[in-house]
Amino acid sequence: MQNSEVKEIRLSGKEKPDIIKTFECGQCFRWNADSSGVYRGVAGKYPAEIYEDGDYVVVRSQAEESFWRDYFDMNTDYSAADAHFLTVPWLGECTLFGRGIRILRQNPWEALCSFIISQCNNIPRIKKIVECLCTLYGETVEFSGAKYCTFPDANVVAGLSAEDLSPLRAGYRAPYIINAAKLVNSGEFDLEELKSISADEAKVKLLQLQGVGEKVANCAVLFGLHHMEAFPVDVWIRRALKEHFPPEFRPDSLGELAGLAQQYIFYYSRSGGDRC
DNA sequence: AAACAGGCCTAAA
DNA sequence: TTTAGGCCTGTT
Repeated sequence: MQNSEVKEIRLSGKEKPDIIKTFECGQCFRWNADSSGVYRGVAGKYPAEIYEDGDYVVVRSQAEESFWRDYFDMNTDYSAADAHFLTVPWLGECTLFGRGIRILRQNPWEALCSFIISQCNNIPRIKKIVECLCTLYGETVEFSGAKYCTFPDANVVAGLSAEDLSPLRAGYRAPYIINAAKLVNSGEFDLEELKSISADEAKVKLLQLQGVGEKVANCAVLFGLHHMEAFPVDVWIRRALKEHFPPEFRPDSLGELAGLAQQYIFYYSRSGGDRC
């Protein structure tokens, strides 16, 4: 879309996103802040500049306000879940620390692919690989004087060979990515359809993919399909559960927004909050 | 230099 | 059903 005007929308109110927490909590890999705190990235097909301005979050892009309200999950009320989390020992601290995180409604394919890449990698390298994938095979879009690249669609990635992906340095994950892309592209694997079934059922389907185990599947379910009850368990969460929760604790006891609690725990743990 | 990073796969108990 | 090693690569 050339010649589209730049729209500037503002998000505010009780559920105003905390941009830093939301973008740095580990759920997404394509938003980066410059030295003045302006985040630049791409959501779906839309590049954007996002920053906090007093009581507002300002989003500059070519997309409508409804697009961003959806992306930031503004139509889901987190307050009741937060209130409950605050009553749970230790989780309360995580909640106070992480409050303001929004679970983004990311593109399902992008989320699946990104979390396949994430396995046994640190966040900087995940970001590097994802960015390389977008630079090489996404579409270049100009916005506000800068160039951005979209995340390549499954139908593009499906046509690539392992060799094509070698510049990513993704190692053994490359064939996983291509295999997933082929299945998604063929229609054999319908990610949109997985939104309409339960989190557990969606996870079972995702586990059929090569290179997708319990953890990656749960991440794809939570961050890509927005099944908020999904509760991915990685090394950080496992340690937190062991150290701060009774042995009989079951994450699903946290209710239909358990995934939000997971993200609070993850963000708090990674920030060193439980090492003091 | 060896171990580890937001796992997963396979083979073997 | 649980466990051990290997896997691409980059960093410490």
